[in-house]
Amino acid sequence: MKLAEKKDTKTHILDVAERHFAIYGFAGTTLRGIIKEADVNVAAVAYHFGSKEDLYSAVIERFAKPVVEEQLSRLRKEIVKRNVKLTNILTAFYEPPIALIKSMGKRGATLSLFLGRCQTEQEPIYSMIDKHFAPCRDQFLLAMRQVLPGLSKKDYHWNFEFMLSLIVCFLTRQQVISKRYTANENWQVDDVVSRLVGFCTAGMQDSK
Amino acid sequence: MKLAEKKDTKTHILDVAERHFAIYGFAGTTLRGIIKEADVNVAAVAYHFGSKEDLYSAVIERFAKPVVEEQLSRLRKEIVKRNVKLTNILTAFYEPPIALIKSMGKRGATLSLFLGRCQTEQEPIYSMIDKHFAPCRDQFLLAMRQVLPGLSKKDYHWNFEFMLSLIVCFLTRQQVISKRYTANENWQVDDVVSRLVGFCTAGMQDSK
DNA sequence: GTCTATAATTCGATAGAC
DNA sequence: GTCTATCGAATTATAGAC
Repeated sequence: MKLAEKKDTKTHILDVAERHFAIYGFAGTTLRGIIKEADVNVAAVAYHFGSKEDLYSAVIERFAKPVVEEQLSRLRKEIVKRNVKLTNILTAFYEPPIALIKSMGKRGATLSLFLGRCQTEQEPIYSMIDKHFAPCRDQFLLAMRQVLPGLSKKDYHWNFEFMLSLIVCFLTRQQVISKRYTANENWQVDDVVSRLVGFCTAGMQDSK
Repeated sequence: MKLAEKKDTKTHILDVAERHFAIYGFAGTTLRGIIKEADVNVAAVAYHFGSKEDLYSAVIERFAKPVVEEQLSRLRKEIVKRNVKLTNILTAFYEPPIALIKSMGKRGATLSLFLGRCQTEQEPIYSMIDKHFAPCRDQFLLAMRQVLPGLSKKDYHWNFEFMLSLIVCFLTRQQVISKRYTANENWQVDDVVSRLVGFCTAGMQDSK
């Protein structure tokens, strides 16, 4: 907020809350910490969002909605093709969140941490998170079964879990790794996506 | 604690604290919650451990020490061989924590969650955790470079991060997945290790 | 070693003026 | 919509008796 001031208060609180929840988790975040940094009154949070849980819900929804919609859109375009390929399905899954995060600059880095945090939140926060991602996840799980015949049900699910863990790994470790070995934080969407898709495709198809 | 009562108070507190830190994280864990479940006095924690951070430090040390020692011992036996293989190095890394967790039954399940939690803790807890795992991690990183010639420095590190994320994924998701598709929580160490090693070996060697 | 009692903070939430 | 003021609860940590 330098010039062009006047992002409305509600959005401003949302931005600060997003970063706090990402860094400290739900339990470790305090409303006082948020309002102090956002330089708003404590009652403003209650007025615009309600409780601390309601605020978290608003944060997760703003993040998850565009990602999930883009993933499903991309998936639909793939599964109508005659020869559906694992590589394309993986790309449809990996690219939307990575591209979104890349396009958002500093806020993208915050969202990366946030997604990592989502993996270890407990009830009732976990259900709140899962509600936003589960339908999309199930669609991809279904699609993957079509391109990976011959695997047991158990194998499907473990491969799928590994696929999920890889993107979480990238998003949460990206800043550390990039900075450690390239002296800056630059990375390209295509590089990252192909790295993830490559590792995952090989792991799913060529293991044993 | 049924018969054979009298685990000493210090160990008892440690056991309960381990589970609380695993489930709720450092910030989400309260000393009151621990002492209530352990049925000890609040002053007992201060007497035996000191502060909340000191208690966490005791928990992480008890868990990490035997795992890291076994991993390094296994690694040393591998790297003196004439033909070091990636598969063997990965097995040396994956098997000790998985075998330990399997052998510990219910407490092993708790330790799995705990390791997942470690991935998202913040300072000063993160440094406390990293201090215990970093030396071992660096040894494996070094060994892997010998068996993966031709990869860039950046590729090494990303592959290594993926390798780490896979075991964290397994440990934290194991209960959910196993229960969902086998109606029980049984799993065999060899099965899991070969699954992880297979996926990771393929991802590292056959990608692109 | 174990306990009670409590100090000193900090938290989430809300009432009510403007 | 925004603010001040504050309540009630929960937290870590400690002092001191036994």
